[in-house]
Amino acid sequence: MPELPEVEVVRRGLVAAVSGRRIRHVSVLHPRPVRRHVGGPDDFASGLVGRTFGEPKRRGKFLWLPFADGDALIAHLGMSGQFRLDAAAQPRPPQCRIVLAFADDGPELRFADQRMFGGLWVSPGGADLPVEVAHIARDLFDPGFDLDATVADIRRRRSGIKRVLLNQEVVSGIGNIYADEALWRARLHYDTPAERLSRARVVELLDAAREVMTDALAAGGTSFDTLYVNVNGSSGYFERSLAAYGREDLPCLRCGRPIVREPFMNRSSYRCPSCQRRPRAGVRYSSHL
DNA sequence: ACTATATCCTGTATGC
DNA sequence: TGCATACAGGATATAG
Repeated sequence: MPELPEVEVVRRGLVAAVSGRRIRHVSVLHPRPVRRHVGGPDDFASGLVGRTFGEPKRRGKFLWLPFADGDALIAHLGMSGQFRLDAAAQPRPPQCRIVLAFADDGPELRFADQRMFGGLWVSPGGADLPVEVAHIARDLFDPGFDLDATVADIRRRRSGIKRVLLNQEVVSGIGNIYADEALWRARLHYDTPAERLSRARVVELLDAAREVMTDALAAGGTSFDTLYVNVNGSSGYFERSLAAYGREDLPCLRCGRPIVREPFMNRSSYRCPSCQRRPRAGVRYSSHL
């Protein structure tokens, strides 16, 4: 379940692993992860040969690796995508979908993806900002992130605040885990109407999201299993720092009441039933707590 | 124009 | 032991 911190860990790994390296050969072992490549698997593979990677970029949960000619390789990890750097002699796991070998005969770059919600494809002219990524809002760590505009956008949405947080066209990089953590830190129920939040309350929430993702990044990301790993194959340590997500029946770290899990958008939401009360009709949510 | 929902996918865990 | 079901949840096409 890679979200912004996990994707950023992977990006940093790729900076060290592939920047400046020239592709010698590409193998597509499963067509699904290249489904978004316009020319199909064969064109994907042949079109990459001979190109040299620049410095990998990220917006929200999207990655792209620019080439000198102005094109870019886009990568999205989806639910279970992983990049691994391995010697060619290393056995490939069954989830390995795409392999890039390099002209320097160093370790090859492998894209593994169990559930195959993720993928790789070439974006013509996408080196600066791929058109496939342009509709994604800037994330909380983007130097160009506009706090006032984002707060205003959030407050005019007619939806519950968690739905808005998960909308990558409003603010990107936040997924189910960090949405629940930010809402817990801000003491908000996921169904609180976004339009009933004061400006200051929304700023508090975004601050909480930025802080929890900063902490997670410092810990190398969150992982519950082997589905999320960095390019070296190791997992992050942030799971132990989560206050809400995955903590059903465990005591709230503020008040001790057991955390509850509730169905939400075909997934789960975790919250403290005391600190994060269900909103009542007409109540407005301002700061000064 | 905006919001909500169905869909894709596979490995693991759980219930009967 | 086996079979069925639930669950994990990114982004997006489509329905409302």
